[in-house]
Amino acid sequence: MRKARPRDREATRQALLAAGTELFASHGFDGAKVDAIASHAGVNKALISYHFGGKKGLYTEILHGDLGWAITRITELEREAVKADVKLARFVAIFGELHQRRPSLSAMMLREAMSGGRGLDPKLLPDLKKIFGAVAAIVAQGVAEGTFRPVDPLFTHHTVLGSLAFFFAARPLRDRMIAEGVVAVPRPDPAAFVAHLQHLLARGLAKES
Amino acid sequence: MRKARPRDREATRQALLAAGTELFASHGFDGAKVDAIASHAGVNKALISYHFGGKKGLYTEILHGDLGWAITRITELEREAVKADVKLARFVAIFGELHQRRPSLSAMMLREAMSGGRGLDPKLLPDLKKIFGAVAAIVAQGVAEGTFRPVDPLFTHHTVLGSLAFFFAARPLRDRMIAEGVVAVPRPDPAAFVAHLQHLLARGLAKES
DNA sequence: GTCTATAGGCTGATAGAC
DNA sequence: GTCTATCAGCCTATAGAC
Repeated sequence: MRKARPRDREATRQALLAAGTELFASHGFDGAKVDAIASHAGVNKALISYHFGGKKGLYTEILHGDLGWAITRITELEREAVKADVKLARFVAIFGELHQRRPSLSAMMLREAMSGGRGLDPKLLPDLKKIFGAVAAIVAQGVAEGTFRPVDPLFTHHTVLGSLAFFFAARPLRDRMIAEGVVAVPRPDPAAFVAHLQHLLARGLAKES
Repeated sequence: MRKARPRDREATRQALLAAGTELFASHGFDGAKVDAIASHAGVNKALISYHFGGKKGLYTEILHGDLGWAITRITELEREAVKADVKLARFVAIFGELHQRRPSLSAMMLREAMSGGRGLDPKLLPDLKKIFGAVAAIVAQGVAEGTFRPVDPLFTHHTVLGSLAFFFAARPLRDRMIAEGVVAVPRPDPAAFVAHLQHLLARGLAKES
């Protein structure tokens, strides 16, 4: 816990963003209490209002910031002139990387999906559309160039994002069940899962020969 | 809303279970308020304590009841003497059916997975183990009999359950985005998604020829 | 069995000192 | 910038009437 010296505006903000990300992911918006976020960040709870205008402001700022990185990478990917199967593998890798940088984002986004995006800043809807659009474009390209069989873009989107989000979001329960010996497997390597999904998609979507 | 006639213990319980299932799924445990659950069920909120011993009791009862059906079906499936690819397709179909009967169960289970199962009755952990064990057994059988290439059971479990849970749990946001014209696709058919996933897995896991 | 009324605890936000 | 002290509102649970 940081000491209460009156210094360093940015360090306080970052500590609150980090604590908020973790607690919103594991407890949900209502389940994460401001007292817990503040003490987890090692700062006073009044600073949440001071820096972010309240609990909801902190929540929105976290989501807003984290999605930007993914959108940028996906936009770059869309412009590259490579086959659809390569693009889809890269797409999977980007989300794997994203969750390595922001391990709790999957859970926060899943919670939003389940609640119909009730807590979502309206400005974030276009971002979600962009992510689906990217998958749809890759699928369309693959079908057109003969790389993929004619699969449904929405279903493919759900398969890809669902597998990734579930793998990363379910980590708390998975770790617990492994630690308690409920399932006898080693803790899985995220990079290996990304490779697994890439392989599965490459073979599963390939045009029938 | 039901009228307040002093009758029918079972109808009250069912109304509360249904309302609780829906609101816990969309708002989470902390986000679902007992006032909202009661008025959604058309009964007085005091009846939650009377019938289930409180909010948490209602929550546990819902999870406890809904998982039983799936476990029964999966146990039956495990005993059948069919090839692994057929078993896996049946497994996917069972969960598709489950979510048709209990559309909100995916979301509730996903929320539990994200929070490390903090709100889970300890008696439910063996049920989750059984679900993973079923996938692992099917994969092992497939690899042994040469139906599948040597894939990781845990990864396969995450791909299958993640895709299914995401498709069903993300319905609120998906429906909203479709209704608002953010994405221009028709509302997807659950049965078609199940078929999509079955096909993807059959091709994606098949032994290299 | 169900309702009304209320108690008691917790939560998020802020005024004001430093 | 940060902290302490405090408040008003909301939430769950329950006692007691019907």
